[in-house]
Formats: sequence, structure tokens, C-alpha cells
Amino acid sequence: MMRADGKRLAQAPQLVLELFLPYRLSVLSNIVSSRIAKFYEERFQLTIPEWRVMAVLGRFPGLTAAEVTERTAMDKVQVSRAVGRLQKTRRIEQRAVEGDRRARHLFLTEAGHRVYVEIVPLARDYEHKVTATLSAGERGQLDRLLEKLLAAAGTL
Amino acid sequence: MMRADGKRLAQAPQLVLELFLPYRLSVLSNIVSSRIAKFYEERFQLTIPEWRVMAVLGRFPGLTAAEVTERTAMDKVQVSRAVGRLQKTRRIEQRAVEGDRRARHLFLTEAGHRVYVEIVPLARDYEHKVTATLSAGERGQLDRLLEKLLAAAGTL
DNA sequence: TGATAATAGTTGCAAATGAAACTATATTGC
DNA sequence: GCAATATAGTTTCATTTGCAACTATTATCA
Repeated sequence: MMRADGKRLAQAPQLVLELFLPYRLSVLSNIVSSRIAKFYEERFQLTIPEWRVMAVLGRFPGLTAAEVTERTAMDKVQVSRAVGRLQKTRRIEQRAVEGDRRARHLFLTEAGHRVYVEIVPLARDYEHKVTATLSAGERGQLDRLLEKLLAAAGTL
Repeated sequence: MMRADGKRLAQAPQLVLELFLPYRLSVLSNIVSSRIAKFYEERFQLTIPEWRVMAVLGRFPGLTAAEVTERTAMDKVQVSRAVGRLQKTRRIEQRAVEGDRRARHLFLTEAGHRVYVEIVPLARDYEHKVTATLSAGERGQLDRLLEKLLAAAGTL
């Protein structure tokens, strides 16, 4: 390899960014997330953290914020803020945890549940659109690979 | 389905967050990116945007900021800021573009090139660790799937 | 030409984020 | 029973980001 100044470089290593896994994951995730975020925002005035909290409460009503934290890969500050906003907008409400006055059970309100019920199929549609160019077999592969990579990344 | 207040809900749809593609991609990408970001920061005082700029200039010396923007899926503000910091830390330098006084060609400095040469194999190692639990066949699948998903996401 | 629009890159400002400190309550071990 | 620790959740503050507006320069075309 020859540089502009004429010096030879022995085997300068190169990295092809667009083939580099962390880069590709980041780009793909950003595209997918920002599209969906824009959609949630326009249709429901919801951020992604808020949506995650709602998604989890739709399936597991009564979780506390700490339990939501465990299930969403969000940190407790993010959850606290999302919960605060969702209460302000009356999408969720809380009830006392008996025996522990620090924590509160969280639930979707009627209005929150209506939003949830409306979003779920739309979210599914979006997911299907993203994977529309994959065959059934490839979707299975994707599933398996994500599983493995998540497990591996978690233990590194 | 029966709610706490006793009303029946017809077929309330549910979404399993941990199987939802946008969520999984986001979690995986965040784990991978934050690990690598921490590493670049500690070892080289580099952010990911800075590293991306360096990676691209290592392969294509002399690109302008606008060209870096095209090749990195970053926006021009991010590139401008990364370039500013990299100049301050003497990892890159610029030369005039003849015929256009708005743009400048960007190059790694000697010091920048040494950092680049040092990072590239480390970045490769990290990538290999993440994919270490995959077979060769699975790595090929991953490659293909990312390709397809990126293409699909880009045109949605 | 010369006015209008486009492009390269930067800056300002408001909102989002993250880390650490903080309050309140609960648990543990002596 | 009580001091030390741990946990739930919130707040503060500094940093990062994202968008729009901005400057400077170049391209278009009437």
C-alpha cells in the first residue's frame, strides 16, 4: 500500500464499515425504531419508552415500575419518566402495593387499554412489512439468530 | 378474557414485547453499541460517531464531510461535530477542495492513522466474539438477513 | 449577467438522556 | 429494637441529540 507521501505501509488493516456488525445493527435498528417512533408520536402522542411500558402492562397488569424495568431492558429512570408521562395523559393509573409503600402496582386505564388495543395490530403490521421480503424459513432463521445474538451479547 | 372489574373483553390482542422485532433489534443494538462505545471511550477517548468518521477516512482518504455523511448513515450535523472534535484532537486534518471553497477534503493524520490501525483488529475481535456462538452457516445467514432487512427498511 | 435556488458546513436552542445523588420505606443482622 | 444496608422510585445536573435557522459559496437559468 502506498500513501500520498510515498511511504509504504505494510498491510494496513482496513475495516469495511458497512459490513461491520455493530454498525449494521445500529443502522437497521435506527431506521426501524425511528419510523415506528414517528408513527406512535403522530397517531398517539406516545414515545417508544411509553409504548414499551404500555405494552408490558397490557400483558401483565399490575406490575410495579421495578418489574417493568426488568421486562423492558429500560433503566429505572426511563421507566419512571415514562410512567410519569403516562399518568399525566391518563393512560395508566396506580394502586397501592400492600405491605410496601414504596412501590405501586401499575395498570392501563380504560383509555390506555383502548390505545393498546388499537396499537397492537398496527405494530404487528409494521413488523410484517419489515420482514415481508423474507421467506417463512428466513423469518425462522432471523428469530433463532436474534435469540442467539441476544444471549451472547448479554454475557459478553 | 376477564378484567379486574369483571367486564369481559372480546379477544383483546396482545403483543409479546420480547418477540417484537423492533424491540429486539433495539435491545441487541444497544447492548452491542454501548459495549463498544465504552471500549472506544476508555481506550481512545473516541465516540462512536468519531470512530465512524475515522473508519471511513481510513478506507477513503480525502472524502469531504458530505461524502462521509453519505457513507455512514449519520446526518450532517453529527458528522460536522465529530469532525470538529477529531480536528481538535489532531486525529484528522483537512485540505482545500479545488474549485469549491465550501468543502474540504478530510484525512487521517499520522496519529489518527495509528489509532485507526490499532482499533481495526480490536473491532474485528469484538465482532467475532459477538458471533462466536454462531456456526459458519449461521454467520452467512445473518449476513444475508441483515442485507435484506436493511434494504427493506430503507424503502418502507 | 444577475436573481433564485441549491449545496457545504456550522451554530443555537430546546428536548432527550444518563449518571449520581436524593427521599422514603423496607430488610438485615447484631 | 436499632443501626447499617438495601430497595423503589424521583430529581438534579451536565451532556448529548435533533431540528431549524444560519453563513458562505456554487449552480441554474431567464
